[in-house]
Amino acid sequence: MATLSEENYLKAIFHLSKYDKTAVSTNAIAHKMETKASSATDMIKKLIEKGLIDYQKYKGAKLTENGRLAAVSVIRKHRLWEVFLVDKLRFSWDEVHEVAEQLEHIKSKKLTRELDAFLEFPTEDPHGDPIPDANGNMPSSQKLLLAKVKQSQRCICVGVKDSTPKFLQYLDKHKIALGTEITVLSRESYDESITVTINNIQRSISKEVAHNLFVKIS
Amino acid sequence: MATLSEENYLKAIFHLSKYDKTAVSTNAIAHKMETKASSATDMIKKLIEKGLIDYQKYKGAKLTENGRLAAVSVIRKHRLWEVFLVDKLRFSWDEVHEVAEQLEHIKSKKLTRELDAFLEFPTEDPHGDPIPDANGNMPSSQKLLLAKVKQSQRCICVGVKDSTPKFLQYLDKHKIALGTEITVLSRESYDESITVTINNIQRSISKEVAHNLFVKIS
DNA sequence: TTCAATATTTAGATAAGACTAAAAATTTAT
DNA sequence: ATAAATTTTTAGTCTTATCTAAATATTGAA
Repeated sequence: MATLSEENYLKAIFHLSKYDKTAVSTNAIAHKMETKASSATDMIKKLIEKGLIDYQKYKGAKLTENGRLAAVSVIRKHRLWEVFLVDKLRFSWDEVHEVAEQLEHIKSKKLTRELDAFLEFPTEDPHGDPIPDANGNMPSSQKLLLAKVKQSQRCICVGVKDSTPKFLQYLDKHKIALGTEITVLSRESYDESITVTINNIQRSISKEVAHNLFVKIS
Repeated sequence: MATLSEENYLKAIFHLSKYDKTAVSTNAIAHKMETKASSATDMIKKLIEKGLIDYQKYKGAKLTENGRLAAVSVIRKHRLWEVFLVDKLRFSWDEVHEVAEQLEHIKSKKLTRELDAFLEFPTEDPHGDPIPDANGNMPSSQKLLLAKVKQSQRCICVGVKDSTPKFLQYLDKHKIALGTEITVLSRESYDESITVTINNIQRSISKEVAHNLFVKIS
């Protein structure tokens, strides 16, 4: 059974490797974990020892099947707890992360199973990210950047890529919130801006904004 | 802020000191924590350092007000989570302890507050033990041994003192379960047995059984 | 291709929490 | 009151997860 710290490293490697395709470097892991490369090296050794990653010196780490399952299990719990916090308790989508980071490490098969049932088997967390099933299968994400949405498609705002106060204030000012419905009318190739309808009002959205807003096709 | 291990020691001291009245010895703490006396000594030093206990060599430890608040906060969370597991998920009263031992250490004021509200401010956990309020006030327990119940009083089974399989099997065989209503009809001074009504059937309960069954007056 | 920049690993320390074995202090019993 | 038993503490070691500083390996640019 993986320790708390091992679980966090596995999760980091999973996220960095973009669903398992690429090997991730010691430095990238250290950076993601907000720690030093030497600490990452130490942990890499432990994870190899436990058969959770494959590693080639200077070539990077890849999760083994067991490592992937362990990582996905933690991510499953994290996202289920986020749903619980938003749907059942009165948390808003930007308050859940820190608490879910703690709850994701609770070890109880029954708890995860019953929580899933209690929440009526959700498939997405409050940020629009998919919730892996109990067998470790990760549904493909429905989430994409507003910049990628095709003409005349309707979508719903599910999150931000840039979470700086400046951007959040911009969104607030223009009445774009989590759950806001956006319809893409046309795209301007000159400046990559797009024309959209938000709350029945037609507006132009800049390239910068469109590349930092996550939506889900509805 | 107390570490996970410190929180567990504080909880142990709180329970051993019977709601704060008596000083508890190094050995008693070590025994409760299932560890060695030397480890308890080490931890006692840390808790003194943090102002969470008062300690006199060879005289034992007592929680300070801050220590008591920290202990009660953990107990509050433990019992709220137990209610959640039984009332909202499908846990039975004997399955909740292990998971609650993990959940009690989650640090989030908002989570505790919202969980309490979601559960509609319960005052007792599934074992009939009182849930301290957010200010650290512990309601006095409603729970007592069946042996202490007065004649003609009605009560509800809320737990066991002896949790060995033998006793649990006895209860099962005689259809006494958590929530079963028991009315005390009379007491026999000769063998300290009592006559009760359970499920409308009159039965005799031995001294041994009456001293190992917790009930709540209803 | 060779050297500088960068990435990675090693070596040695630290802190928390636990352990064993042994020393010291306190109680208890005679 | 003193010896024996018990309790508590100390000293030194271990593991996990971290760190800094130094050493080593790889990559990329001239």
